[in-house]
Amino acid sequence: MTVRTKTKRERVAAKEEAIVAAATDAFLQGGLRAARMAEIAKAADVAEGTLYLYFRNKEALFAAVVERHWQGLTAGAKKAVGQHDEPMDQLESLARFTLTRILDDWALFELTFAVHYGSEGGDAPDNRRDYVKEFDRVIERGIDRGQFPATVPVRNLRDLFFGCLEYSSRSMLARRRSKPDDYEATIRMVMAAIAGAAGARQPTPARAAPDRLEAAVDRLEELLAQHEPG
Amino acid sequence: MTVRTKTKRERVAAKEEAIVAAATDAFLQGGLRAARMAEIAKAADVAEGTLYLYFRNKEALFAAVVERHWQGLTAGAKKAVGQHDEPMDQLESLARFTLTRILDDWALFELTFAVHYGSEGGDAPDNRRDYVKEFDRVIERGIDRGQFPATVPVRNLRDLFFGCLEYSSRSMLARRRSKPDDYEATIRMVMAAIAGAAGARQPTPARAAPDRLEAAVDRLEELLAQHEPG
DNA sequence: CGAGAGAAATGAGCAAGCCTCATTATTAGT
DNA sequence: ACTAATAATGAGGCTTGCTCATTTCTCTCG
Repeated sequence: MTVRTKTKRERVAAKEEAIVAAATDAFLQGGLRAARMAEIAKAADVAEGTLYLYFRNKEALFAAVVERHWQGLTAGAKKAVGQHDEPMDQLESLARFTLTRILDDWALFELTFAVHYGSEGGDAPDNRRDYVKEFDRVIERGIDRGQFPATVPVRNLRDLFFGCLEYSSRSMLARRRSKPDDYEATIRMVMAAIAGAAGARQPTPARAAPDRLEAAVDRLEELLAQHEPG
Repeated sequence: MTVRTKTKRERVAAKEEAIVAAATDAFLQGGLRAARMAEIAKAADVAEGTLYLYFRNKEALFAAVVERHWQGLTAGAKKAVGQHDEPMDQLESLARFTLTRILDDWALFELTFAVHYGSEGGDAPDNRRDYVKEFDRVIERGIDRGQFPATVPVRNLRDLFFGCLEYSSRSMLARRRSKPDDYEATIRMVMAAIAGAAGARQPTPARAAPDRLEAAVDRLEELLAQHEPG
């Protein structure tokens, strides 16, 4: 045929998309374990064997589902940050976006934690990396503008930010009531914590004797770590 | 026989313990999916069918492993808190204990996230509940002593505390370097954030070394206790 | 002490499900 | 239209969680 609606690559991409979409539905109901490859194949309208032309195994398909979800999240985060100019406004926007999306798609978010198992390869995907990078960008911009001290501990701030948001989501979903109040309280607390910690300066330890003790403890802990597994 | 070394209940409990211990080893290598019931049975020196007399299925055995781990953690947390009198000291001790244990037994801690899947029953176990309750107790005591305002948002503080600690552990393990510095920086940030958000006074510095020593001694005593009976 | 009932443990076999691969269908270039 | 290359199929193999008929152990009572 001289006239074709789609190229081969497009058709392949569309089929891959159909498979991932069907797999997403399947994994959302019961997780990695309960999902059946046969049902995914049927939902995607392909043979079971075809799944293995696109993904090495069930784990790889699962990883693709999660990765796709995080790509969407990252795009949304970029957009949320881009809607503001002031770094603190950008952070609040990012916080609201993060909290909202985790609460809305909790089941999908939770799948993230199940990715690692079974991937016998040594590579660690870490889908969150690109997402949290948005936070770093905002902070760096704040430093450039002189609004944060250059010594601000970005990594620790980032852990505080996302850790608090993720954990708060979990406990908000655990108790199913009073969402709006909790939501605002969480945002307020995260923003206050960031503001406080970003402006605070690091205290200098400056002690001699404790250092010696700590060195000794280091040795002990090292020994413990060695003897613990056996 | 008139003389018996153990009662029936004790023997049953011992066997259950052996099964859980063997299962822990198995699940630590490859997670829920890769562990084989046959190997667990062999390691526990029982027949495969016997496993199902003690646990309904693989998921239930897995849940038991995780629950046992959290019971140990909770006991340790109680002890860490009990070593101090001032609420802020108690919190720092709890923070150090939490961070240390998560970093040490990350693989075991990570299994927590895989519990939910496959448990078709509607009950949510939430092994962390008792653990985080220790935090609440400290805060409540601080309120009673008049060191925190009675309006302090306990739940949000708790989310901040544990969320930051857990997330920090994850990222500290993701990049494998510079543990001691990160460790202290994380503790400092968590305590500062809590102090700021709770409206309390900053903890007196230079307590870091004693706390670390005590945490190390705790670990030593725990290991000794474990190795003594077996 | 011995018998026997009840409890506990066993492991061969079944069923379910992931994955392979020989076979069939489709596509694209000449 | 022919053909080589590529894509798709699905029946079957193989692993593995789990069951249950059978065996082994334990404890009580005559």
